[in-house]
Amino acid sequence: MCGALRLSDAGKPAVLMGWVNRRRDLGNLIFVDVRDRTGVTQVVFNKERNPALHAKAGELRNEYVIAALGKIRQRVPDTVNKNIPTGEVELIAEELRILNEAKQPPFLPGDTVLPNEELRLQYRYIDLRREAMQRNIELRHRVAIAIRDYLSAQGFFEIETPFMTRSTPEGARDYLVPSRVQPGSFYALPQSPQLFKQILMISGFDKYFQIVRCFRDEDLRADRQPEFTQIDLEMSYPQPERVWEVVEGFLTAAFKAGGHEIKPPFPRMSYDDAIRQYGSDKPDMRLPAMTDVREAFAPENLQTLGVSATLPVVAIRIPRVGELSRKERDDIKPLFKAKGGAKLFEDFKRLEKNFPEATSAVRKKAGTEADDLIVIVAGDGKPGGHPSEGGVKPEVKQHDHAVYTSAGLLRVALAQRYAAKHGAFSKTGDPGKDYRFLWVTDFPMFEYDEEGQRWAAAHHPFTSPHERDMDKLESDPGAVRALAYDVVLNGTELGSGSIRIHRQDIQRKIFHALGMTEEEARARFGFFLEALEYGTPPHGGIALGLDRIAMILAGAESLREVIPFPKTARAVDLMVDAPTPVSEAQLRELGIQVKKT
RNA sequence: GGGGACGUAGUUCAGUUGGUUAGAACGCUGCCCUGUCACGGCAGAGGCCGCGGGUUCGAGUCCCGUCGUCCCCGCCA
Repeated sequence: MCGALRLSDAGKPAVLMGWVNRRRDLGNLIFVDVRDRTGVTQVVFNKERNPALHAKAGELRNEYVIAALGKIRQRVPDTVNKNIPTGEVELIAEELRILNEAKQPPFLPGDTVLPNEELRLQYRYIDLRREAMQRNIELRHRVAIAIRDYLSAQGFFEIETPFMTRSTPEGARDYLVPSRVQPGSFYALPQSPQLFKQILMISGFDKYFQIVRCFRDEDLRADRQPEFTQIDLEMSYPQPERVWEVVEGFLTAAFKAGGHEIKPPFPRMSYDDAIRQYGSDKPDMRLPAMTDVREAFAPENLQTLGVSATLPVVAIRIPRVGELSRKERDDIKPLFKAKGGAKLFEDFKRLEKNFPEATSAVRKKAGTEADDLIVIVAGDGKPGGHPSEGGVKPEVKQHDHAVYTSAGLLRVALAQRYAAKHGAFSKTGDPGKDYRFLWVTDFPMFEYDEEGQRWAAAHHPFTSPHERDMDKLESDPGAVRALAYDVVLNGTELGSGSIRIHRQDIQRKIFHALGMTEEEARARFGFFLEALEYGTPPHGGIALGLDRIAMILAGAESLREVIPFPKTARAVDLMVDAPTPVSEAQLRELGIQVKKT
């Protein structure tokens, strides 16, 4: 292989097959770098040695596929290339075969500047030849293998589940597949193998996993593709801690495959604490937590500032930002997206001038350093700014929640803006600092859907509530906590799971709390409710995004860098040009008519 | 569905207040060159300025629309 040759190979005959990466024609001497998956090696053609061969080498162009036969030779000392691993040797060509010519490609794998992404996606086969992409795809392979090996060694079976399955209109939109045999009926591509893996528990396969494609017809983001790969697993009779242990195990193996030694167990934090301290259910632990500093202010202070005396007053601290100009402070304002009645105070200096005692108490409480950026987010104190909470008393109340999450979003936005100053996002080489994992636990069971005026499942409707909250299912759904957990890395949700409901009567209650009638539940999940009645063991599991793990390990900003054939923001594959209209005949066969607009 | 950025040579980009023949670098083609490695030198080819309309004596530049790519909000149990 092109990248494998070393000094110890000197004197050996060799055949190099690969692409012409670069050609340097010095006249009577031609150098050709031959590239394959493993790297590049220089091949030398000398007119003096072999005029016919040298002439043939003159015909070579970029991206021709060739076989070069010859002998490996140690380079003389002052011609060694220290920049590449094979730089101490070269192949002295004795024979050259042009296996295939190449049109001039729109860009070259060896180019130093990348073309725009549209072109990269259209000519993905050329883009994938680039060393960085080869490395990312290899990394992804190694990570997947490490996870398979680990789970298999732990007694998990990898079991396939159908891609053509039943549409369940909870959650994301389904991709539909029309049935030819039953016109007017559709399969759905799975958003996840959720029900199948629970059925597998009912079937006695007490440890299941699958590295499996999932499909969701929702709008895309840099970290969201319509088809993506999950590491899906489920086990019978687990405590949440047992699931976490398994995940920590395979993530350790995966990160080792990516060259990083991480150390489980990961810290754990309840959802409520995450909201209070970070204003997010996926806290980035690389930066300091927020602090509620309401107590630092006297009630009169709060009133003067027009701030609610009952809602939290949150201090956000970003280290090492230093002094900000008036303009820089103004630039902060648009980063703040107020939810509910949240208010921003971005000029801490002014607060210090007007409220010296309160602000010094804030500094003390938040543990600030001199060059920290401090901003305050508080609840609007206008009368009627926030209606009463009524009888509903979740642990973090709705309007508190709005202040915390507004602050949390600002914290992340500020951290991104001043990343160069605080340096918390730059890699140190210490996996304990670079990769801050976290378990977020005890999620709320339900979220109130303002639009639909009803309670909706926060995770999914098969999640088990906490035993202690069972009696609140009807009376106070907002206060019910679920046995649901997320694994979070550096502010990114890597995976989400739960202990499931294994009793049909409780499952029924949940559907009821979600406002689903008995008939609706039967119509949608009848097969599953029935299965629950035939001796279902307690079970639980989790699913993690393989693409996101690969992305983080590759240090990439987009999933597209670790997916060989990704789709654009409009869910289009630019290489194959999909989706496309289909013929009338195909539609007719499926009993489908397309409405012209 | 909404907001923002971008679209000029094969590629990456520049293009002033609207004004003569739209430039650079890399790549490409030809010639020269025996130790280069992002080789070097000389010469050359290459443009529907995304597309459509408008304003103007005159549009790459201004206006409207449209298409495409990217980022964000909504959405993603």
